[in-house]
Amino acid sequence: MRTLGYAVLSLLSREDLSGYDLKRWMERPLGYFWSARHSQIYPELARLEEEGFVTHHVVEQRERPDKKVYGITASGREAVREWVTEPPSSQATRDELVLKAYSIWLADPDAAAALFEEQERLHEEQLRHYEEIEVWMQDNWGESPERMDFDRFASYAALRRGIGYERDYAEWCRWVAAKLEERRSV
Amino acid sequence: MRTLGYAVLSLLSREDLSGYDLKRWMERPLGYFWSARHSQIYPELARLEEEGFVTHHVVEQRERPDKKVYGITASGREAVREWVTEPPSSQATRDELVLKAYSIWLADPDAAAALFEEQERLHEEQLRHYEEIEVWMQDNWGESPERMDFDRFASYAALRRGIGYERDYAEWCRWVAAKLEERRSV
DNA sequence: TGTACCATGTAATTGGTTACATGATTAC
DNA sequence: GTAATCATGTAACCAATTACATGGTACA
Repeated sequence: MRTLGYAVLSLLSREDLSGYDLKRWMERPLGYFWSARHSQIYPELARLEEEGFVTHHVVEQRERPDKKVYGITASGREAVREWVTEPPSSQATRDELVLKAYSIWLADPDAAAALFEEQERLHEEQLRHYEEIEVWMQDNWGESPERMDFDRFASYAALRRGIGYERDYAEWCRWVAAKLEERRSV
Repeated sequence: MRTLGYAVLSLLSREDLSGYDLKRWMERPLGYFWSARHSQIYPELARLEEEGFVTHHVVEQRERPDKKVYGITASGREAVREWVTEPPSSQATRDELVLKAYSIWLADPDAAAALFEEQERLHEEQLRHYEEIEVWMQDNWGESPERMDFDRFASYAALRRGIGYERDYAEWCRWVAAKLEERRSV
């Protein structure tokens, strides 16, 4: 099974959704760690239905196009449950900015410092966005993760990874920019 | 141009290499942030040569197969130089373990904790490996990054990202595992 | 005798992005 | 009017992995 299939099943374990709804989840917030375009989602839903992991029924709407609402089957639920505690298939890391850092000696140091300052700003921005979500979760779901509902804890755990990632990434950008500045005077 | 092309040009800016040499660099250490298999590298070299960014000459070897050694051209050097300070093309984040974290409420908490403990171990291991390289660099290239040769600083900067990433990832795994344990008693 | 390494390629398949395609409603 | 959102699909293309293919040398 494709990881995208599990991403879809994971969302459908929480609630029934249309292809369009899934598309929006795959932009945000799920897209923060697993993204997909609608052109990938619609065929994936068809395949999952063929495999018996989801079913759909058409919901007719006034003043809006009709939609297909998908629900997970018992077999689908069993499939995600098995997948979720298995070790992830090791994925090759590909980070273009780190590749640029590795090649930065080819560049003009001022232009290089500017690049890392700008990237720092972008990661700080994303960090602040995640932190706002964290505050919202704490206000609405309670301060302590140990006592949150289990599905909410899961959402919070994923968010925590985003916070750590962006914080550390921004710090690295800041460090690279600072060292590039220092090198000019040494 | 493909990012893989720039990865190859970046390596060839440092020294002349054969396709096989490039393959090994793309396993480690470059593979820590940009990996490729030999089946991608050989066609890429052909394309880069067609585009005039690299040239090759055949080196005949006794007791070993002959090899094609590639060198970067002036036009290739100009191409990397331009690429290196441009902002990276935004890449969709895809982290299967975070997706599993988001879905962890579906699982048995003990099996879930075991998954995150094991992943913590793996990231700690990778961290220790990076830290050994860091010690080697400091011993051989000097303690202060500001005074390293510029190409060595670039290598060190990329390594620093690896260290930060693994340290933070391991910490997150530890946090998830701990919270899962705590939830059992609450 | 078998495994690992050197050395270079192609073919098939999968996963993902971009582009093509259509059409209604709502808000500015 | 026109842009945004709702709603669902297909086609073309690109990037990357896996598998297919060959053959010599070194070493245990």
